[in-house]
Amino acid sequence: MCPPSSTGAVRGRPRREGVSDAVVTALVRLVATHGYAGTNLDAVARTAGVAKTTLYRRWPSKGALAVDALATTLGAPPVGGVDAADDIHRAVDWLAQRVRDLEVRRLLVGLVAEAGVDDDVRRALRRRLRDPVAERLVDRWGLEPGEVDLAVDLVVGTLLHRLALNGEITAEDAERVTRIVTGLVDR
Amino acid sequence: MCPPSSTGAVRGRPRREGVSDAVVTALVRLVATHGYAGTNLDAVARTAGVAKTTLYRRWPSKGALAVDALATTLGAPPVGGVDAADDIHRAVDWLAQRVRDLEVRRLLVGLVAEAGVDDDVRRALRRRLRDPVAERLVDRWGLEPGEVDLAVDLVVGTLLHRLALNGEITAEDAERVTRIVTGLVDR
Amino acid sequence: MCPPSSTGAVRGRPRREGVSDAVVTALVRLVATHGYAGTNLDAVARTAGVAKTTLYRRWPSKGALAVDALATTLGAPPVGGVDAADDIHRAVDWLAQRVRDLEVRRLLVGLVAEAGVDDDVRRALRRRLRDPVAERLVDRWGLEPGEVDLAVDLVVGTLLHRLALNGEITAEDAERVTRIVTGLVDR
Amino acid sequence: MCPPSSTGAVRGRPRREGVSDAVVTALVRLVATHGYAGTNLDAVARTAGVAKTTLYRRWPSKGALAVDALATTLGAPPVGGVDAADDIHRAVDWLAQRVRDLEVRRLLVGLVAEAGVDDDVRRALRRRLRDPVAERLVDRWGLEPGEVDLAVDLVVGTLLHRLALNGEITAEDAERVTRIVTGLVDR
DNA sequence: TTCTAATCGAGACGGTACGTCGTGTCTTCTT
DNA sequence: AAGAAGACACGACGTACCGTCTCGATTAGAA
Repeated sequence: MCPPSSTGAVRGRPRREGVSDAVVTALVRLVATHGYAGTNLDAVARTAGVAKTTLYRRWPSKGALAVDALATTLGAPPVGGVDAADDIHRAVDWLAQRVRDLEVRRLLVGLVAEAGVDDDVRRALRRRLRDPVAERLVDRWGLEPGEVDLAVDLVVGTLLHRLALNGEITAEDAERVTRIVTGLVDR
Repeated sequence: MCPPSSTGAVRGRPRREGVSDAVVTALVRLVATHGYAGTNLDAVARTAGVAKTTLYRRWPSKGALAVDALATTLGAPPVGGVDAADDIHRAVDWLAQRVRDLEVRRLLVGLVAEAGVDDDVRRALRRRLRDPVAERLVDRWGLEPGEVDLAVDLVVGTLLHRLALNGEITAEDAERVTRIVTGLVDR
Repeated sequence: MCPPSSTGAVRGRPRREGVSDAVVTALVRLVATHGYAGTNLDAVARTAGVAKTTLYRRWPSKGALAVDALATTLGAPPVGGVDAADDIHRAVDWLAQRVRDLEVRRLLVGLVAEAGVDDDVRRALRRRLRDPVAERLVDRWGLEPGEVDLAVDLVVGTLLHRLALNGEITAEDAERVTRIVTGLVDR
Repeated sequence: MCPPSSTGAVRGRPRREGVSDAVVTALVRLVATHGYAGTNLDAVARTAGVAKTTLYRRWPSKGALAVDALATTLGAPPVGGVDAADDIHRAVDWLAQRVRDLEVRRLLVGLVAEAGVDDDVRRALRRRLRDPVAERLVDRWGLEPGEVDLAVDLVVGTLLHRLALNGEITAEDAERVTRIVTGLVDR
């Protein structure tokens, strides 16, 4: 979560502990309150009790920091389904649940938007969000990569778009999406 | 498409004709070139040969103007399917096709992002994009509104998210999504 | 005070009576409240219950209107001194008194400033303010024009500058200026 | 002349040297060319090779910057007269001379106008222009403060008003004003 | 009575400046 | 090195005001 120093060197003053956590926490809270675009890094630094310099030393941009924060807040997907269908079910449920958290929601919507503009954010988002889930399904259950990719996009995209246009998402919606995706991938 | 004057009566100097069209055209072109975030209203006004004040007189914000522009560029969904499945097929194909247009893509991605920040944009986007398609399927074929809503969000959301994360969308993707949605709605 | 129609013609709809008065009154009041620069013609028109078009049909610019308003508010200098010294005394007293009126003060300060930028205003101000007083002293008492001009500028300039820097002017100040000018012009 | 940083301590990046000078120089030149009202801060910043934000970080408004610029351009009044009359003579001559400089003239006229609107400008103008001259005459020659204040206003006000209404000022005018003021203050 | 011309209300329009905000970089001193 | 503090460049934002314009609707005297 906390990005390593650019040089692996142990020379010089070590990074103060807890700083990255404080920054991520501050950003998550501010984004939940004012939205992604409405959150500026000066405020994040001030809230975290840290100088802006420190912030830019650890992350290259607002987007990179936010991706990090999203990954932290989102947590890891569940593991240990008994078969592919079960795994998919768990993953979709977990995602639908997490997305109903305001913090996750605001971050995710803001970042997907940013991904449309900033290529770095797009790559980071893909690597940190889609790939972990997809790789697991491919490696463990031998599902076809193309299908899985589409399935993930279908889940995330649908839920997100629903949020963007409705501002809300119901348990029933999540259930439906689960069914669709299970049917799609699991033959 | 062109926003109406505040008063319905024809008092005062009438709005110059063609101005709204010129502005929308300019915005669409600039967004296609520089992206949504990279397009500023000064440039839009200059390109349209119009003063910035005029622009702000007709639309309250960049987002509202862009929603208008998107609706114009997107055009109307196809009509005249022989049954519900056919209608859905046509609608999804049309949407997938339109979304592959750079202009539509850039506008749509930018606006969905904006919808996460600006409630007015969210409402406008919903009213101008989802409702027309959904209403048709509900009114004409008697489909269940909740199902249709989800279906539309699934199509748009999936395609959009795919665009955001991949930067591309293939004909095969569109075909798959069509199949899923047809199966979903058409019992 | 009320400017005549551009053409002397009697054809067409006659100007509505009382309009110019209402406009001048509105401007004087607004300038007294918000200062010259802080007063905009839209507000003047609205306050006077008149369209901006009407206003610009009667006066060519904000400055011209304000000069008119100043002349109206200022009124005519006193006449009928028994000798030159008496005339001067009366004129200075009158001016000092009028300048202590907030309305006159704000207008005058604003207009002298405008005169530094706008040549039309400068000429108008000169013709409407200085020339009447000066001509009288020259024509009636045979004073030397150059001296009188300087004397008028000295009175107005001193009082105005004092106002500009102090925001106030005392009766004693006026008395002193009177003495200086009387001694200056009356040999 | 150059406004101090907000904190007295030397924390953070120090202000770039020469920036304030460059800005003042740019403003003086532009005001001399286009007048006070015709000079905009974008152009000042561009001419000085500086960002507009930097400019607003150092001065709170156009007026404050202009007061600074005026003080710099005006320079210090002459010192070292053999008696009060001599000092006054020198001061008036100096002022009349400086005022004939286009740069000083334009700035002064514009600022006195601004003083009528902006109280901060009024106070600054008073402190930076009148007080230095007045204090010297009071402290050194024991002249009565009230008299001196009026005398200064008389000189500046008369010359300025003359400029505003005539657009010019002659050597003879300056000589006359000198005589009046000398007689006024020097008993 | 019809024609003609000026006036009024309402508001759109072009142009220009304003002051503010946010990102990411840079510079200095301190730890 | 890392951190705190804050200056800086750049670029966009939305607003305000001036003076011009274009309408439809009046309102008179002239034909």
